[in-house]
Amino acid sequence: MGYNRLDMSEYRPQAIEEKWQQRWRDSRAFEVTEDRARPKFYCLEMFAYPSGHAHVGHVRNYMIGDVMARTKRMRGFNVLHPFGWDAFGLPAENAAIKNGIHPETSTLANIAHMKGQLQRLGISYAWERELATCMPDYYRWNQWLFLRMFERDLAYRRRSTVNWCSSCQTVLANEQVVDGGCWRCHTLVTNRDLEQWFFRITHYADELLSAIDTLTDWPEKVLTMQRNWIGRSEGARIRFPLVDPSGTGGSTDIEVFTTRIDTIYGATFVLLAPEHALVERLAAESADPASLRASADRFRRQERSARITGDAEKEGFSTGRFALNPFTGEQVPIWVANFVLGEYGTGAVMAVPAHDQRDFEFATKYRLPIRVVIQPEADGAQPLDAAVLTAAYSEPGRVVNSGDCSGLWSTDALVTMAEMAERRGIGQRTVQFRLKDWGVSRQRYWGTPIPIIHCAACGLVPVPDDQLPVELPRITEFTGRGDSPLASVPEFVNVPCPRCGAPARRETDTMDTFVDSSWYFYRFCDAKNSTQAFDPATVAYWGPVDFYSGGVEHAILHLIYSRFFARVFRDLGMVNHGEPFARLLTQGMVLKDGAVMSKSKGNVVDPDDMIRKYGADALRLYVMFVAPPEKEVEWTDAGLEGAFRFLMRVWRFVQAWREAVARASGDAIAAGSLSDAERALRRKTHDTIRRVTQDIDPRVHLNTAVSALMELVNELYLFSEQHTTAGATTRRMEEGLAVAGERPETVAVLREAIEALVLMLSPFTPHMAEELWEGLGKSGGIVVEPWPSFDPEVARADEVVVPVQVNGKLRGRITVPADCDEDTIRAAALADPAVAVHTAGRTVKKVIVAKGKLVSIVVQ
RNA sequence: GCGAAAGUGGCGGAACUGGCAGACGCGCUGGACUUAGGAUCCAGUAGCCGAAAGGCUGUGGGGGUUCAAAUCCCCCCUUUCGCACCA
Repeated sequence: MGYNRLDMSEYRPQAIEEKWQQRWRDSRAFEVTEDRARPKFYCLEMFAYPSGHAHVGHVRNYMIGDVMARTKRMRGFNVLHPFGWDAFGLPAENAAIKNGIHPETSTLANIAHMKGQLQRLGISYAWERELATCMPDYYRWNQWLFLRMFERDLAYRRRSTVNWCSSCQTVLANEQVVDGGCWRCHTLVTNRDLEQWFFRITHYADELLSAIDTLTDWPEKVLTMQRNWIGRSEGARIRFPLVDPSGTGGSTDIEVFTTRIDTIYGATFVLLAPEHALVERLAAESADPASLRASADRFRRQERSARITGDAEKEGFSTGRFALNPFTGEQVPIWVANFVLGEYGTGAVMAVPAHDQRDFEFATKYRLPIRVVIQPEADGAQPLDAAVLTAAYSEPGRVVNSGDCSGLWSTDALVTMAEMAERRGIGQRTVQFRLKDWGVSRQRYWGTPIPIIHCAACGLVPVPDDQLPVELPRITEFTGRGDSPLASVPEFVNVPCPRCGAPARRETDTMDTFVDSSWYFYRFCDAKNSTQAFDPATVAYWGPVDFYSGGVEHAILHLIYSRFFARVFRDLGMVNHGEPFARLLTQGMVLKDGAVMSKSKGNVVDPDDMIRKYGADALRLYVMFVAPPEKEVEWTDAGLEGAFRFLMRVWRFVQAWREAVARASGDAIAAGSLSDAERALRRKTHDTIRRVTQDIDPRVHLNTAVSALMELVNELYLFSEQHTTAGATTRRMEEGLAVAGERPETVAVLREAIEALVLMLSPFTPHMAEELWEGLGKSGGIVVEPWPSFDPEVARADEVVVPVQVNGKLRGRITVPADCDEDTIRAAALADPAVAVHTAGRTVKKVIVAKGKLVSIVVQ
């Protein structure tokens, strides 16, 4: 066959990919140890929930990290790039309830499958450090940390109203309630009173907020979301004494939280949340307890569902009782209102209808008094009149009708009146956070057992460290009932109290899986440690994570919890930094038919299908090229074909020149005198090195890095066609043309270009790059090869083309020496015939020379 | 409602500090090579006028700053995302 030679050199990705993956595995190419002589780079992608199958959205995230890791490695960094599994969680348990397969069985099977998928992509993971959070050698450290937090009062137990998902039959953290529904199944969330374990994240609320300013390499969007979530507001707590109906002085106060104490003279009633503790007492003391209780009950139930429909009508009822406004000394009515939140502030507010829109609506509806205490002073502002007010005025202004404070500017009154309250002992300034303590109890099986024993005599007794881990018992039946499944395992529950030896009961709740994911990045540094969670010295070397990428859906949950845990570990003396992730990249999702890929929608693109068709390298290249990493993209098969075509183009070109280039001497460039075309090709090569290097790091514009490589390949084809004796690449291959006739200089510049191309391609398409590199006669593999270096001398053009504008319009282009001075450029621009046409007969008023960029001529 | 980000060819996108708008790719059109081409190579591809040279218009809309604006400022429109009675 005449086409034998072409067949021999055809690009067959599958065989190549298997070969190199095997070599990397055999040589443990991506395992690392601490090496203080080299700068470290900790590159991490958010570990995976083993749902069963990876889709191309996963692929995109892992590729971003792999390009960074591989590039950094070539640039001399000691790169830690690990991977693992967020293996506990509800779906596995739900599946068990449905089909009877034990969560451990399905989880391990899913991990095995997904691991295979990822390995077929050739990601440069240090697989030796792989971890799965469902393994006792991982979760025992969750338990260890829980106990340290318990000792420090950072983990505590209290009865509380919790978010309850009736479908998942479990408690949800506030962060897991989305639009009033369960974040996972969207079922309407209801309330339930349970004894729950909490982590005191609010202890770090101020620091978690203020340190956001130090996260300069995080997306602004994520920082804003975290700021809002923590929600700090400065204000005051003020006590309104409850007026006893019998007239005798009661000792009860209603404490309200306000950020607008400057309006307190306008507080004409007090509002309680339906959940407020006083509501039950006032009901009991009222004439008709049953009716008040029923109304409060109705509000409590309404609360959650109202959020979904958006704005529930503001409703309330009077308790028939009064409180004393401590500033005015007036008796003000106490109402219960559905829009007052029990869990924020004190669960009670002073209502100032003239200056708060919600209070205004409420007062209008129920004909409660409205009193203006702030007057606007803007130009042309009409004085407010309570009788004709149509909306609350909530801007700053002049304080009026407010005793000694009248006449103050409202923002000053904020301070003055708070001080007055403190002096009089009726309140104090406080900072209130929206962030609440993290409820970590889950009444589920597939999670970390909480290492606490309940003893009738001793109370809450921690499991001694030397008895960790408390292993999950193997249970065989999954019913999905509301109680913790662990409660049905007597040999697990019934234990002697570690302190007094009396019969006691184990805690049967398990931990929220977000506990697992809040510190796994430390475990990766020292994944096999069997005596501690990690060696602090090792984490001191690797930490913090330098580059972290994952979905924006973790902007608050995982990323706040991890920042919290970093501080807990810091205060335990185990890490020396506060922020665990120096740089964060939130990658955009990959959509198919405009929707997120999911099994139920049937629009999942399986990477294995793509690998079978085009190879892993084409898939990798495509997902990097299609758009900037942060952007959402729509999957198209045509785009993947384009990436594959490009790789074939590279492959053919390198094959065509392989032998000639492998034999070439590197001296030819230095010794010989280059033709213009050869110099231009060198320039393109070095300019491409510069662009690709910067595009990858620090810019992480991986799509433009790829396009720069495509440009270089286009240039190489043109050069081969026009400036070599062999001519067109295809013919050269088909006819098996000899290479002997080529100028040594030509081969030398081609060699430089091809080598740089293959090296720079290697983070994107590592298998093909390795294969080509080997074909070029190189040994040792690209993974140990240094990144090509850019020579600004070579990249600099001798001549540059400078566009010339006349009155802002492009009129000509001049070619001048690159080191030309301004006067010469100006003269050349004015002399250019195309420019002269537009300046003829006019006065040149101004000539601006933007060095190396453009000449701008202003004429009149 | 509040907050954030973004609007560029038929499509994905590029344009780094204000300096040639549309790189690179997809798609489309034409040509070469071919028994054939859905392979490959070459060329063209924002709109309008023009045979061409060239000219005019153009980065959601309107205004402004500047020699020069996709980029900076003001107003408006649209989309996406986040928060959503937080007192």
